[in-house]
Parts: sequence; structure tokens; C-alpha cells
Amino acid sequence: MTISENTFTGEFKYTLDSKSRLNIPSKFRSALSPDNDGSFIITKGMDNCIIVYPLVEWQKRVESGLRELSATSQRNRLFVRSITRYASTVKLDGQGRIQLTPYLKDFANLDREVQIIGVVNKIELWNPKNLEKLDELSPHDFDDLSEKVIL
Amino acid sequence: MTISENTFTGEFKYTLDSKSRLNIPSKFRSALSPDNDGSFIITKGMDNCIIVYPLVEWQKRVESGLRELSATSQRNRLFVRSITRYASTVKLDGQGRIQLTPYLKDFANLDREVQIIGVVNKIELWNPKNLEKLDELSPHDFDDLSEKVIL
DNA sequence: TAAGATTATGGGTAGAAGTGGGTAATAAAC
DNA sequence: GTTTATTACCCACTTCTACCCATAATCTTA
Repeated sequence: MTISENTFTGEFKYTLDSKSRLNIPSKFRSALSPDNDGSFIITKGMDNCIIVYPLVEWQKRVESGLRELSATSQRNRLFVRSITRYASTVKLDGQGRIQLTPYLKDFANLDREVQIIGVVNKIELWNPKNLEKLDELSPHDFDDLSEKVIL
Repeated sequence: MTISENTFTGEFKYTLDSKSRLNIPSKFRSALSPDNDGSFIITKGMDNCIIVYPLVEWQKRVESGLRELSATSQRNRLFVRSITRYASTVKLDGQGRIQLTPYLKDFANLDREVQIIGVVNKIELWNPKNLEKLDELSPHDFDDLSEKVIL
């Protein structure tokens, strides 16, 4: 609504129920543009987390990036396959939840607690413990990048 | 009537109520351009303060920088995540207040008294005690820091 | 100065949000 | 073809919050 569409920020700690269902924060749901029809693509992230893309964001990505990458080298093809292989479409249920696949749930070491983070055009799902382990960016790197973004 | 839109100057000392609501000075509210629809982004600053951006100011930064940063380098991923993680959208209520998130309130060590400072295109929220400490810095250090305080 | 408007602060409440569980429909396995 | 497992769709409960109304202090202006 007030937020620009398909842009997500903020952090939430929600719980996964016995049916592997996860509530998507209402702020994220309302940021989802209508043409997504309440659908996301969930797939493997690169840091032991699950990535959730709005359907249309995923499609953009496939068209602009992955397609070209996959044609070039074997290394790229492997990379692309590793991403698309475990990607699946999920749709919000009546209560605003999505269902995680067993593979992804296992991949991200999720049991009950899930840390949900908005990262601009996608959403990341973390086991809170894995998130803690993540190395913080060095102040130098932070400054360096900050200058490019001018926050 | 106002100096210029989305430009904030001056200092105020307001109180946080039992529901973690904070009044935004009326001078700041009237400086807020209408396209913000009364919304801000609040996030972590350096030195234990909270930074409040008008929504459109934040969006400019996202579009000019964050969104473009590639998701494929670990360094960039850490950077983008570290910024968006604690950023959340808040909207003025009927009385001109915003609600702080528990995390940020804790991060800035806020209990009841809040020092609100206009810093050109953003607003900073401080625990008055932390501000006193900052005043002890030499003017040179202060200037130096100010230029680098990006968040 | 008096009267009205604006501002800062407090609190109640209806509705929304997060969570849990039952059951019918569908798919998979035997 | 029958049984078992999974999924989709309801309904129920508790907690939280956005919205409303209220009051006192301050500012504006006639």
C-alpha cells in the first residue's frame, strides 16, 4: 500500500506449526502486488536460508538472468540448476500462511522458530541460530559499501 | 510556508508512552511532503540511536543503491541484509505519533524520555543520556563522525 | 485578556493478526 | 481397489494494535 510494491523490510520471529505452515507477516502480504495472486516461489538461498520471491520477481529474474547464464558455461548451468531444482510455487492460504517443502525445511535447519527477514525484493527464512553465526560485515566493508549507497 | 520539504531542523524532548508510541514534533510533521502519506522508515543508526527517514527519502536510497547491489557476492548480501533487517515502515496515527519496534527501542536504550533531533533529511531519536556522552567528543571528531554516520 | 485552535499525552476497544487444530478432498502407496 | 498419507480449506482461540475519544497544556489571534 504505502510501501512500494514487492519491497520488503523488517524482521519477524514466527513459529512453524506441526504442518510446516509459516505465517507471512501481514506487512509483507500487503506489500505483495496483486498480480502475484498471492503466490511466491520458495527456493534455496546461498547462506543456509530459504529465499521467498514474489512470483513476478522470480519471473523477472529467470528471464533477465538465469536464462542467459545457463547457456554460457557448465559452471553456470550447475548454478542455475541448483537454484531452479528446488524451487516451488506456494500460495497463501486463507490465514496468510505458506507451506514449506520438507527438503527446504531440512536444508535451512528449521524446526519451530523461524526468523523472517525482508531483503528489498525478496524474503529470507532463517533458523535463528544460523543467523547468529553469520559473520558480521567488517566496519571497513560497511563503510566502503555505504559510500556507494549514500544512506 | 515550511523551509523545504522533508528537511528537519531543531531539537525536542518528548516522552514515550506505555505503548511505545512517540509523538513526532508538529514542525516535522508539517515538513513531511504529502507523497509520504504520513509514513516513515525507522532503522538502526550508529551510536545507539534510531534513524527515521521519510518514506520517499528511504525509497530513493533503496532504488539508487540497495536494489542494484548484486545478490551474488557474500559481502553485498551481508550489507543489504544488515540494513533492511531492522528497517520497518511506520505510519503516523491520528495524533501524529509513530510506534517504535521493541528491538529498536531496546537498541537505543529508550525508556521514557526521547531526544528528537532534526538532521536535514532525516530524524534521529536518542536516549538523552547517550547524547550527553556524544557531546564529550571533540568538535573535530564530531564533524568527522557526522560525515561518516550514514545510517 | 479571552476564546478558540493546536499540541502533547493517556487510555479503551473493535477488529486484525498470529497460532492451532479438524475434516473433507486429493494424491500416493500397497 | 483399498488403504494410507498429504494437502486444502474451514473454524476457533488468544494476543496485539490501529483507531477512536478524552484531557491538559500551550499557542494564536481577535
